[in-house]
Amino acid sequence: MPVTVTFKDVKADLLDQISRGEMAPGSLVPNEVDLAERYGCARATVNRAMRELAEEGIVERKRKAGTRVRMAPIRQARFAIPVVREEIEAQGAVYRYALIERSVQEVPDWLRGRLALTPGQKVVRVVCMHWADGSPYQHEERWINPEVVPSVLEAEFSESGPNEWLLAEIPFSNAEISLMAVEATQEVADHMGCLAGNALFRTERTTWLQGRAITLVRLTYGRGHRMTTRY
Amino acid sequence: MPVTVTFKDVKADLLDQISRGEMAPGSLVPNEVDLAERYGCARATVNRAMRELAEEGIVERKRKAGTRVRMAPIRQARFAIPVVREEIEAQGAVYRYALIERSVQEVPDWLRGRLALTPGQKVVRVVCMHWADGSPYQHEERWINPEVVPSVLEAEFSESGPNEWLLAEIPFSNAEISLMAVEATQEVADHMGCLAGNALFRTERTTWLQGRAITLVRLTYGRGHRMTTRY
DNA sequence: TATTCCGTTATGTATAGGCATAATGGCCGC
DNA sequence: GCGGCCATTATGCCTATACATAACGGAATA
Repeated sequence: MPVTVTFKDVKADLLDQISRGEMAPGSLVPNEVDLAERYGCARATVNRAMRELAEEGIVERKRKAGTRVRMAPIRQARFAIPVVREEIEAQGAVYRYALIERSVQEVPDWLRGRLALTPGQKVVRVVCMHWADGSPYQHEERWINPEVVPSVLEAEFSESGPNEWLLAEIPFSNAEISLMAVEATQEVADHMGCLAGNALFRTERTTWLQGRAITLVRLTYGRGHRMTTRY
Repeated sequence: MPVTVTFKDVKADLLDQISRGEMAPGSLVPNEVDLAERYGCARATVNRAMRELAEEGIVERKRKAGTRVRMAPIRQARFAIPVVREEIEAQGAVYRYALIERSVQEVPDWLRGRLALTPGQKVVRVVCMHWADGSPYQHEERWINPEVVPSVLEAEFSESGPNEWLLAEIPFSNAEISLMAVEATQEVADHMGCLAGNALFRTERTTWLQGRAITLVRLTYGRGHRMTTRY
């Protein structure tokens, strides 16, 4: 028994009770004051433990109603969204980058709706590749809104990708991410070293800065790629 | 100006400063005592605000070194992992379930490694389908370890899926989730109403209860399915 | 009977004070 | 100049107390 009971102790003990079925799903957890007394700690300590459990979706809290163990614990997974270079170098592989295309064009209709742009507005389109140890790792297709990031019109992207460039330019942003499976187009297949029609994993991300669209990017991974996490 | 400054006020103000570039990436955030004085609140209030920002990957905290704005904010996305029935009914669609196969067999070699089982051990295999408004939504292929959940040998899964059954049986568990793209096999294609070779989105989940493998499941979604989240 | 009002209760959060802990940077001895 | 030790400092956390807020349920009223 520790000298002072920390919120981690309380959290671990409650989690233990839940996971071994001593507190059944749907049942009411004792209130904070009682628990604090039982554990010999302050209410704030119990509060923090329970707040974290609630955040993780294990219990459900309502004022006055109290805290109960969730019937079906909300299962949620957190996935890290790293910069490609770091993702590759973390695997101990050598990173290589190459620009395929960079152009300034009128925003296509399908994109205009997605980014809430005005018709005829110019956007910068960048297509590039990322390799790990010489094999194709990720194909990147990106559109950037120069109204929000004017300096993009000067950026060449010949030496490093728009991802790293944007990170330095835009301190913080909101995003919507979609994960999906796509069939490789002939063009993507050529770059990725697979066949047209092969199933590839893709993430599509739209990024906003204070309500204004910055960029939409499609990151298509090599065949067999998995995105993994634990919880 | 609110009468009392809450941790949400502090958090919002700091986030605002970061997002409008007033605090550059890599720069040092004033220490808790100073900030508390500036905001006219207690140190604990600033602490909670900064702790949450750190959890969200916006800032980085180290004892003695202080708090700094992350160079590249750790971008992470949280995805909810709902039960299929709820996922479908939340869309206002009618849920339908059907069992395709249920058998007890010796654990195949590839699975044995994944679940850390002993050679020759029996596992329950279940294959089933989930429909939304009559169209194929998800194909489920699952293996369950009866050593951890003996009652699975009596479960028929003819009326409802093993997902819901397991949720009621196992209060809480750990899991490893992988997301990927696969080419539909002829069998899956037949059930999903697509062509063999079509790119399908799949999640694969291994679930553990206190270090013992419970189940491995492959959930394959209909063509064009997207998993989406915001942050 | 129906509806509004209010007390009770559990969580949510702020405050002031204090001790714990990790890490840095300078001091000291060699 | 170099290596190891220690004071300093910023975060991490706990305690005790207080007030805020949401929500349920019963009492009072129309």
